[in-house]
Amino acid sequence: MAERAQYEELVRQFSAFGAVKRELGRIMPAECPGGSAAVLTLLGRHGDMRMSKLAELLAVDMSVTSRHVAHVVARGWIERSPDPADKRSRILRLTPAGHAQLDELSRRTTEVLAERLSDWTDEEVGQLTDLMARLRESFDCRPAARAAAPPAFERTTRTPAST
Amino acid sequence: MAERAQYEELVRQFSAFGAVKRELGRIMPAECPGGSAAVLTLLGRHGDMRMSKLAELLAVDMSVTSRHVAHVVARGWIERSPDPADKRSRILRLTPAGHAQLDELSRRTTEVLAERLSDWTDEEVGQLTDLMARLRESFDCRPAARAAAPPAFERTTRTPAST
DNA sequence: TATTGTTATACTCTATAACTATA
DNA sequence: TATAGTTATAGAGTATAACAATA
Repeated sequence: MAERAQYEELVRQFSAFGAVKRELGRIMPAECPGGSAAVLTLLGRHGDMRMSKLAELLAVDMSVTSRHVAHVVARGWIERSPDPADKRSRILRLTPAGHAQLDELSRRTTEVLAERLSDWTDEEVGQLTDLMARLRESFDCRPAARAAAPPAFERTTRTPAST
Repeated sequence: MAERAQYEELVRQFSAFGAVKRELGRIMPAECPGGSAAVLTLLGRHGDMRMSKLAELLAVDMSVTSRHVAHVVARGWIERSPDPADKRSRILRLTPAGHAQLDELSRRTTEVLAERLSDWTDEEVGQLTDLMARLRESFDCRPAARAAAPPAFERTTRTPAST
């Protein structure tokens, strides 16, 4: 249990973190803003999935997910096939062009990070990664998709039905 | 020097971090969005300053700073006085109402963090804070405002003059 | 009646460019 | 001519609400 001053300092770092993300965003391909990059990354990492699953992984509302996906589909990086098991759903899958784009994203971010973090040790990079992952879990933004033990209460990834 | 997979994982955490910030933002007072909170926090921490200085600390363009400041001034939380030394400049200062608002912000964020991070040790909170601060420095989003050694080249906090 | 996904609308944050008033 | 700050405009991200199609 930390003290108030410590929390305030942490919040200050949260607030200022946007600058890092923007800096990283500047080197991304023009047609591929952050939202699209996140979609490609998660599909590459977790394989084909439905919209609802992607929304959960992105930790944003499904309406937002729908927009990002539409943008990515329009550029031919993923395809939406109907789900034979449930005609309301659509399965998302990376196309070859999507894989290529994903490689390019990875190449660029790796290049930038290798340069900017050249004086960081492996262990420090790992520490930051772990702490940020744990932070997300502590905030319960997403149940961390742990295989076992489904969450006691459903996390909402969409606007609740109003009726 | 880390490896590609490590960097990719780190970038994934960067991308997902937005969810934490949004979660924290939800408990803020309605009239005080993130931009306003940042302005108040920096003024409280560093004391009275000019627009350009604030823009540097926020690590955003001065046009953005101007908007945030206007919002905060409109709510009576800070005042803009002319700078006697340079009539182009304006000095920003927290009003009593601004101090009160700042206290409220601090109270709320501390409360939320104390709850969410209840199983974090002091040391872990400090580690995350330090690593995020170092990350910012490594990205050179801002020269970290270290007293000595002014940066060799001026960091731009505004749109360059087009002429 | 409930769920999956889409679209319309609105709000926040940001950057670029043009403009003003001073230096 | 250069700098401090403002404003207008545009783009990205997000949430809420209403809607269509299917369970």
